Amino acid sequence: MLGIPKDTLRYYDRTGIVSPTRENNRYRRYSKNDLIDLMNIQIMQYADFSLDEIKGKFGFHRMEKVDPAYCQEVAEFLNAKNAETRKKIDHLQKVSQLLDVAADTLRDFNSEKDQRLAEIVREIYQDIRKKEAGIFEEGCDDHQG
Amino acid sequence: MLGIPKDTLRYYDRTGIVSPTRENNRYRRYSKNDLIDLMNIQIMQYADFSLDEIKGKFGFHRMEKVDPAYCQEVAEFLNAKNAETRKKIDHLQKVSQLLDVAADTLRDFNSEKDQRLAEIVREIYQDIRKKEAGIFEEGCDDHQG
DNA sequence: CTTGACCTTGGAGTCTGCTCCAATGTTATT
DNA sequence: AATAACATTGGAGCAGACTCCAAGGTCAAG
Repeated sequence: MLGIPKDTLRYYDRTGIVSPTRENNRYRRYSKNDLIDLMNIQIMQYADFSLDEIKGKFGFHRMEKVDPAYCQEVAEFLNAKNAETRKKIDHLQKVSQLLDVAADTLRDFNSEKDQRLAEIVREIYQDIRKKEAGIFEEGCDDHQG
Repeated sequence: MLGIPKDTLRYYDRTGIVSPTRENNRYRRYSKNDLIDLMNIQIMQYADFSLDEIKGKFGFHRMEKVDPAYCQEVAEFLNAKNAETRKKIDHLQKVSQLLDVAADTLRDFNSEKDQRLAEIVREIYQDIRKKEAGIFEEGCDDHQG
């Protein structure tokens, strides 16, 4: 119904993310609530959540009364993800610009384009170094030619 | 120098992506060209290329004369990647919008927000179905409640 | 009652880009 | 010569989300 492969459903069951009830013969039977969970998984995967992050975060449709504190918590979780998402968008926009300029430079080379490309690359290097800095506290000798 | 861990360099050597020359004692020695290759790898990884895609695509600095046909080919490769990148940006922008509206709806619920959220989710479902359609040519019964 | 099509299970394999390990070799310092 | 601190190798392990397999259970049709 949802286009989710059988093996994936079994995998979700095994890992406890969506565990349908069983019939007498041990066959899995998916309730309407299970389907809603699965649809929520699809949406959250689309939004780049990992299965671990997804686990347990979508039980709203089972509650009679929704706990405001829990709502708040989940809202913050979503906001954190959104900040991450915007960072990714920024990153990809730089990538897109890089690819544009690089392809253009390749198509017909001139020193102006080449310099523009070099500058973008330099900026990106700074980005990369920034990310490494967190992981890798060593000073990096800068022997570039 | 570039902040690349030793084991990663050895891995690149093993997989043939950057194979430095060896000293008499079998120790690896990285030439200036090797360093340029490694920097290009960093840049291309930043641009979401896989190591497989990267392999062999950055030999320009070793050529005396650059083959225009090859340039053309690489430029097209970059353009294809760029199209992909723009699709990812589109995707993430929808995700960001979804997260915004979802968090807002959680923070203080009203039926107007809820409907806006439902509509975004519906759109996203269409996106998901589109992607599946390519892989999964079966008709999907639409038993939604 | 057999055939075929489904379902069940545990467990292994896939992919990517590392990351770590043990056993061993080389080099520099004391 | 001993020791520490590097280097070498093959091979295994990790994360995450599946994906596939074999051996067997269940069920409807003919």
